[in-house]
Amino acid sequence: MNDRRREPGQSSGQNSGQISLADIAAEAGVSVSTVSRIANGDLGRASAATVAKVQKLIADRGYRPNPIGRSLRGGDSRLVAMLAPNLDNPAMAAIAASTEAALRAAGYVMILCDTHDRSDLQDEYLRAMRSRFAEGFIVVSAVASPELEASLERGEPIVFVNRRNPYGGGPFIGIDNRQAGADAADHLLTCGVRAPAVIHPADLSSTIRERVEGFLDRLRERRPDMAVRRCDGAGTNHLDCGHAAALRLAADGGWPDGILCPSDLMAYGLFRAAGEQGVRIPEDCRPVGIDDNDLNDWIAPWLSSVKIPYHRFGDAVVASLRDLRAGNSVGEVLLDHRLVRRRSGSSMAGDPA
Amino acid sequence: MNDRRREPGQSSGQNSGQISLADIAAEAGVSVSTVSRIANGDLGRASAATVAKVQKLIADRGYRPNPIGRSLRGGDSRLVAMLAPNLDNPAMAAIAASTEAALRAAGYVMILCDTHDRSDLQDEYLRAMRSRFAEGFIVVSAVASPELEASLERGEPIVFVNRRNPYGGGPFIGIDNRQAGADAADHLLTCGVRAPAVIHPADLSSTIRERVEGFLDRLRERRPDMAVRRCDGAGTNHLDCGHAAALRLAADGGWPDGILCPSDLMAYGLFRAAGEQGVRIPEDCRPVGIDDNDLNDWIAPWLSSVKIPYHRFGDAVVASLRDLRAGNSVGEVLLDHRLVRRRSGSSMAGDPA
DNA sequence: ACAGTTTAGGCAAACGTTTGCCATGTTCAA
DNA sequence: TTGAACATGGCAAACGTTTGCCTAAACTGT
Repeated sequence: MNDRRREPGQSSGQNSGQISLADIAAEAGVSVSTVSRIANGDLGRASAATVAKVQKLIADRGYRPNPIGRSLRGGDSRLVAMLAPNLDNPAMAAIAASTEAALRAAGYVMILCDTHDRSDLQDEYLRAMRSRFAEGFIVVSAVASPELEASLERGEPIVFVNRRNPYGGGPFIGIDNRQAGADAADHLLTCGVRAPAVIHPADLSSTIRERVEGFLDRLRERRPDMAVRRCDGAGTNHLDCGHAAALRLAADGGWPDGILCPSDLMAYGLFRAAGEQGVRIPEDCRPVGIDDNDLNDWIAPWLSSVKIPYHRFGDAVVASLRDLRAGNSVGEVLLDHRLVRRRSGSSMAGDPA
Repeated sequence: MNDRRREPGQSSGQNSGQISLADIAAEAGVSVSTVSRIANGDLGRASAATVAKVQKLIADRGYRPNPIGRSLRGGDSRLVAMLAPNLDNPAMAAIAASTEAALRAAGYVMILCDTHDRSDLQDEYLRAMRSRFAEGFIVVSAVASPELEASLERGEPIVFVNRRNPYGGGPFIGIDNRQAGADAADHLLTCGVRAPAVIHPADLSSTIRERVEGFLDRLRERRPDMAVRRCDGAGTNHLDCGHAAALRLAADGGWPDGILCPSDLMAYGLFRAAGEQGVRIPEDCRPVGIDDNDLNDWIAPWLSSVKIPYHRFGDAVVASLRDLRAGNSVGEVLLDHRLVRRRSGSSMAGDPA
């Protein structure tokens, strides 16, 4: 017997209690290779007796392959990194939760990184995750950054969510944002809105731009003579930004009777501004959001919003990632959205319908 | 020169583009050990010329130590696992976001695992993370589970957040829940509430129990003759549960004029129930929550709530984790809370104060 | 001049895994 | 009887890192 083998059971010090291949091998009196092969289901390389013995030992001792050793060897790490701009945003939390569940079901572990929408942090995480052998990246609301460009050039598997690849191409999970904007426009017209408006952040992401354009185009198409006011707002987040934009809009021509908020958070910002000025929502000013956070059903009965099925994003992301790693060319996946109408006034007298 | 050395620049195949110690060593014409030592700041072991040459190469080629190799060696992995019950809960998202930022600042990477409050998933993640050499665990709202018990017995570094260690002891980050409940009681009394009530989930966690007890004790202490109604509600989440409990309460004696909702989500559930029944919040029924989600400032001006400083949890967690790993005994950290009063009625006419 | 010390740096083992290749021993067909 | 084919399983390299120990050469003090 090889005298360098450890005694069974007493494992290697700092590795607190984990059973290794060597432990099993020593106890079974076979080599590490044999155990490795059996553990990986290659049963043809050992006698039935050996296979049975080793399998029993694996089960008894609760051996589980160490993913670190595996990754180092160059195999798979079962690690996927998700880069999200901001966990505080309920929409991001919903995407993260659904993706985590889908990845787990597929046998992966998700590492979540909060990039705060900063390209330097995005770069730092891309580097850190690459050297941890992440098998894939899920980038939510990507921003352009040198490391992202480098990753794309190397052909690393990256799935873009919510915002398209700033360098073009690549798999994308999202919705038809132009159509969502158009649906919002239809909704406002149906509600009899005469003087609609739209607010948006000062620096437009592609996502927001598409929503706004879809909205404006549809209005122009259906009501060529209708004037649509447009206003942007400063602020690091959509809440502040919606608030600021609404105040500017009000100061600069009064409140519109209907308004597109291209994200629910902006609608929340507008809601606060309206409260500050005694404007009733939705009676005086009817907002329509895009996102439809789950919380709306509970505490924002005044907000109609285009529901984005964030809870279904996870499966789509994992499917794209799998295709990508299999070498198939993967395109865009646009999931269905639909407008959710809510009609309760601020009076809080719930609409029983 | 050692003929097994790789040529500089052409790295090892599947390891897509990562620079390794061997690459730097080959290019510098020194051994891997020397580069490793210099990279780790051990400058006394090489001549000034060598140090300079290697350092320049490290900077030029952008070498970054591979954490996988490092962990395998038994060193530190810089990986910390956070197990959270439910990312959809804004409070959890806030904890996750702040912890992530604090860990990042301390040079760690956080792996986020969503346990859905299930002990089997909690166990699965504990196992998976242990074998990935996670250096520590942050368990938010822990539930009892075999693997958790095993981890505690092995003395692994675990910090409990929001809910105490079900097996007792251990570092804990949270607030003084009894005091928070008492503060909520004081608030309702100050507002002139005559017939208060409290709702809570059917199965009480320690956290919720303490809040409810603190509330009831304080009411008993200040108004020994006041009857306080109490009602629980079913539901997998606090939204449903608050909704169900409020409806039961209303059916079983009418709406109270003040009510403790031991989490903001329960208050949201109550709000919806009130809307369905035409009850005005807070005029007819004044709720007080605990959590004070950030969104309250924007869309729940009717909810006074005890603010839990989730945004400061991250630093406390990281400090505890560090102490724990340093071998110091670490106790509870109770952060300050304070009640945030909001007075706007459902009329939405904002309170300018 | 010689022993002792310092300086500079290489060797090799170890962490846990996977896998190509080699080495036995057995069976089978011509 | 002699190959060939097959069954069984071990050896060793490789992944990237860290570190205890070793070896030279150069330098120091006497």
